[in-house]
Amino acid sequence: MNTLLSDFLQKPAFVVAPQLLGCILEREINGQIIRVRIVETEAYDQSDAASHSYKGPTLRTEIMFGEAGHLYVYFTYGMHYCCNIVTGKKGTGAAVLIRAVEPLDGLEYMHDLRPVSGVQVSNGPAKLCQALAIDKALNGHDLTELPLKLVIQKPLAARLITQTTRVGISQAQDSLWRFYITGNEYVSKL
DNA sequence: TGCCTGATGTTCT
DNA sequence: GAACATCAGGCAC
Repeated sequence: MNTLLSDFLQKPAFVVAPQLLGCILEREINGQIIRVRIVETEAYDQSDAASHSYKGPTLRTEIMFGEAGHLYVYFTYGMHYCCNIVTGKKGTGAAVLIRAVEPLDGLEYMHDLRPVSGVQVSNGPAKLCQALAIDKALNGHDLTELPLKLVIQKPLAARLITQTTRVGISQAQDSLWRFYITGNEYVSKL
């Protein structure tokens, strides 16, 4: 594990989540590189009734309790994948859900995987997984290496970040743990 | 434009 | 057997 990335991610999820805004994800598929910028995140940890890790580690969630900097991919609603970046110290069960990304390079490959127009290609957690071909095969993947690599960028100014309650969940709805880049068109409107 | 619902698989109780 | 961190399409307004 890259020390810089490890240091960056070994903080609580609600600290890492806003700092991941603006960071780059590089996805390699069949030798082609797709680059996207993270524009919306949500923090989850074990104290959080909405988190998969709330009830302690299980076969499915053990990745969340592992080392920071790995990818936790889960399948939901019978047809969708969502991806999280594991954060915090080992055993804390914390992760940051990637809710939306903005394409930078390789948009044509994303369209091959998800043939829709405009921001629809990646303005939702399950959408971006489809557009980047992220599925269970990448569960537990180390984000310092291709085919999926996290590239840290300088933190954005606080004034560019909006902090709100989370969406699409039924528990702990009043925690202000959702973060997005103010005004970015790829942020999900839900 | 906005609400409602069906499609689906994995996990946990 | 029910819940689920969703999405897209259909329908009413």
